[in-house]
Amino acid sequence: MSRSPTIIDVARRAGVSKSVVSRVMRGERSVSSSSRAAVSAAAEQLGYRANAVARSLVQRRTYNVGVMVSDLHNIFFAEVLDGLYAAAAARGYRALITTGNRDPAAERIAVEQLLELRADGVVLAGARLEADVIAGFARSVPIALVGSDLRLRDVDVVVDDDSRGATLAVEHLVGLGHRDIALIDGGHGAGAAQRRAGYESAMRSAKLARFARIEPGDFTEEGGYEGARRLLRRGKRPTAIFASNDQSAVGALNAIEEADLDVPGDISLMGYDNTALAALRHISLTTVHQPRRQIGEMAMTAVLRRIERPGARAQRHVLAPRLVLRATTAKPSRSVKRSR
Amino acid sequence: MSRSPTIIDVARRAGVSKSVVSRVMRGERSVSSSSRAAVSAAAEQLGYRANAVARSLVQRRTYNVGVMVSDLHNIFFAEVLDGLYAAAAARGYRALITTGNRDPAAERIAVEQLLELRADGVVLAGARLEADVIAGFARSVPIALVGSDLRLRDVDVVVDDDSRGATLAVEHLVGLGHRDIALIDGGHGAGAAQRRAGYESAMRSAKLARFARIEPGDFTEEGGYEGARRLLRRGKRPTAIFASNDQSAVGALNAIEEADLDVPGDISLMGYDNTALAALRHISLTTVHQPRRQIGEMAMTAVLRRIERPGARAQRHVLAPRLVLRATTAKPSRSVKRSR
DNA sequence: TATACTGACGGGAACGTTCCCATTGGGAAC
DNA sequence: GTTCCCAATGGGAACGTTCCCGTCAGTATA
Repeated sequence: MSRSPTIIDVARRAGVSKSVVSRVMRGERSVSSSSRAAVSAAAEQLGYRANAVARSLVQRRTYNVGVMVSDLHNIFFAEVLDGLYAAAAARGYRALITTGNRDPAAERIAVEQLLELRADGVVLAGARLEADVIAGFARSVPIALVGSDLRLRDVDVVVDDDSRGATLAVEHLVGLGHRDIALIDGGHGAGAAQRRAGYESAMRSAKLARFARIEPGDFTEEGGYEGARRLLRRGKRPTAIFASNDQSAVGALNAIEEADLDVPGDISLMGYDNTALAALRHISLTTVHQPRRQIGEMAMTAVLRRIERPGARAQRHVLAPRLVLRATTAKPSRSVKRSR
Repeated sequence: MSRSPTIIDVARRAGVSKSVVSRVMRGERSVSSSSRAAVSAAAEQLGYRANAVARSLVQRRTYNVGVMVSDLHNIFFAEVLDGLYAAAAARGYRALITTGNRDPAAERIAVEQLLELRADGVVLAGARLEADVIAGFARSVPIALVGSDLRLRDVDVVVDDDSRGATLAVEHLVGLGHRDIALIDGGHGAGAAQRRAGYESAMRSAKLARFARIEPGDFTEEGGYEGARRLLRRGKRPTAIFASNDQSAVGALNAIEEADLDVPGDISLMGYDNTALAALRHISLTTVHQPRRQIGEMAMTAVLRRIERPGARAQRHVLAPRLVLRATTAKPSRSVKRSR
């Protein structure tokens, strides 16, 4: 654990100048093969490891891209991260992950730290940050947003068409014969507003505006559970619940089952995201798919593009969501129909 | 996006020397209040942000702790990360997360990069790295292991007593009357070997060694699914399956249900970790709890301790696991008993 | 033979901080 | 009034690289 060896130590040992060592380390040619061999041997013996801090200082770039994930408990982001990682590695960058635990203040600090570390770019995945805070960050570094469809100058955005996805969900339920369809909302979560808007407009289009009910939620299991409990307790029970994401749908499932009701017999239930959770046979949740890995890849690609072409304009990528039919939706039961 | 302001720009604007600016930024007293005000104002106006790269270079430390997580898809680690984060933040360090996607080669590269970034310490969560590779890393930086119980000089270890946990699981099943208890293994996963050993010795203690069956797995859902399918297809069907972690237990659940068998009616099923997955009412998996958050806190504390007291000896912390009874275990059914 | 070019190499400046040391001025103590 | 001390400040060195430029020997070209 003594002072770690520097390029100078290696140079001394190899009997060359620090310049030659630097060249060898960076894989430059225009180094004689004998020098190259001597340097490699010396580096190996000393256990030399390049100092990225010093390199970053002089190059004025780090080849790091910061990734702030709002919630590591939501497996939705795991696959987004896969995509982010893969795209970064393919272009010679590293992705460094931090999180703010769904707390805007903590998220802000996390991003601030990434900027102090001089990340060359930043991806915000599911950020709950205010638009002007993000705009502020965007003035010092290329930023890409995943999931939050904010229209900001100089900020790349990669989203699925959340409004369209919500419409698909409502249309599916309406097609089955449901009319009393409640939404468990996503609050300030990324994309929640769009999903809410899609739900509302789809309900209107189906002439079901008077049935529309929006129950507060926050994209967590706990939020879904509480939301569903309120829906079941209060007034006429809906025949279908559309939860703003899979995480909260699973919470709702818990509440429904706790109330001794059957899904989809008594209530149909839908989620959003098509996470691994939804695919579990035991849950088998009807949901809306978004291409998570691809979203991650596109976001990283967008940031890298603007890192390497500083003038380039930010872009907005909107991906098409897709309905995934599973076992939690069915025609409304007769008994409930009759009760109207 | 022009060159970001430095301490010198701020100094010039505030009409003081760079030393004073540095002092203000680091919150040193022994700066007159007028200078302090001038510097703060200038920094604010210029949008100055401290350059952690330059600071790290001169201080020869980064206040970064690298965290390499083997699998971000396994929510087990999400709560470990909560603990790691909290403990780091409380002591003025940042945690930077990377992953190797359960691939030893990728994990190695990920850690190597953390060392190039000159992380002051590294936490390996669920690492699948070879012991000598880890030992090599430990020669340049304090390392703590989460989940992998490797006895290495100068490496902190935080684990639950996996062998004991597995024993608890087997004893529970035996207590219910099971004898034909199969294990779905965790392969090279962290803690898998200990859980396997606990299973084997508990089976022996219960005089059930001849029933012991170890089916390969890898801590993933897919692995659990495949393992259970093989168990159900081949020979006498076990009356209980103990999966090495919740993730694979859920996969096994899928396979069992696909085979039109009832849990726990036809087969009892246990997991390990007590993740949020297991707690889902719809799954309600009997499992073994480990205090994830606390594990994360302890691991971070251990690394920080050795960062700040370079000579200190590494420690090994073993936490007690605890049985969590839920709905997937019951007495073996009569029909199966009779078939013996 | 003189000139130009090329490959290999070395040395110094720069990156943006922190840290150490020297300097200054004013007030307290005598 | 002198001495001493301390708070406040400034300047330079250092951290470990990369990058640029200059040098030098050897070879090709005229």
